[in-house]
Amino acid sequence: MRIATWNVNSITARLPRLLAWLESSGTDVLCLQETKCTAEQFPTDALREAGYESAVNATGRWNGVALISRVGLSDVVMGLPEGPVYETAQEPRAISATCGPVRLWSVYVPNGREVAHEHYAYKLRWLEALRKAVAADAAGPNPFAVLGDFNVAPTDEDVWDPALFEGATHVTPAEREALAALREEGLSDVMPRPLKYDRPYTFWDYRELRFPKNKGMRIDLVYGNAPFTTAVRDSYVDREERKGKGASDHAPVVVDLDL
DNA sequence: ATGGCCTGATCTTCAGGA
Repeated sequence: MRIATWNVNSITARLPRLLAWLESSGTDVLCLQETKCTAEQFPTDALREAGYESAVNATGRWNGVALISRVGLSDVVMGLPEGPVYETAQEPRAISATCGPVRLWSVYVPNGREVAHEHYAYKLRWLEALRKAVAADAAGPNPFAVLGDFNVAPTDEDVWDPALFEGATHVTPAEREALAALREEGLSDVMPRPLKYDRPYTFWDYRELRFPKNKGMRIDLVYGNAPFTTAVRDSYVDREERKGKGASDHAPVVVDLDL
């Protein structure tokens, strides 16, 4: 089976490209982030016509995650259990479900904005809540993975110019330690192949010709447990989807599994 | 070829993205 994760930066704006990509890629299960819509606005009908069931956690213009599947979608859990509140509410940043043989989470980790910002402390609390929430499944006997926009570059190799990010979010030791804590629960970083150049970046800012210059970051990650990673046959970043008019600023990360 | 921000709402200006 083929699964993928993709921060679409508005599913409404991306719908034509999303439908075309689902068909051309033959993806069975897709984890979506930044849907930027209400649950009512989510294109459930268009996706059903394309053969996919949807599970959606979305509340409006910011954030929003979903799982869509054509191989089954059951036992949906909305949100992050014991997840921290930002300002007044739990934001829609997590959803999990069982899709055929695998249990999957789609997550959109808070950005953090700046290290001194309250959003950064919230980001670290959020990642700790994620660790606790996935620990049992991560150590369990069934294929399990957390996929999404983690908003953390795991190493300096995952940033085109680490010097430029000195003192910035996405690269701090505390954020990287939060990822390490996830791995210590039994999850591994499934490293995708780049389709061009030497690093498998997944995000390139819209500004300053970052994509043509390949000034990117690898922040969209697949963290799988051992039963999951042993089934991985291939993984790659579909940078073709970052090209042209109407692209998201993130490319899909695809994982092929012998499951 | 991959091209100089994009998105949705508070809507002609802004927050948020990272």
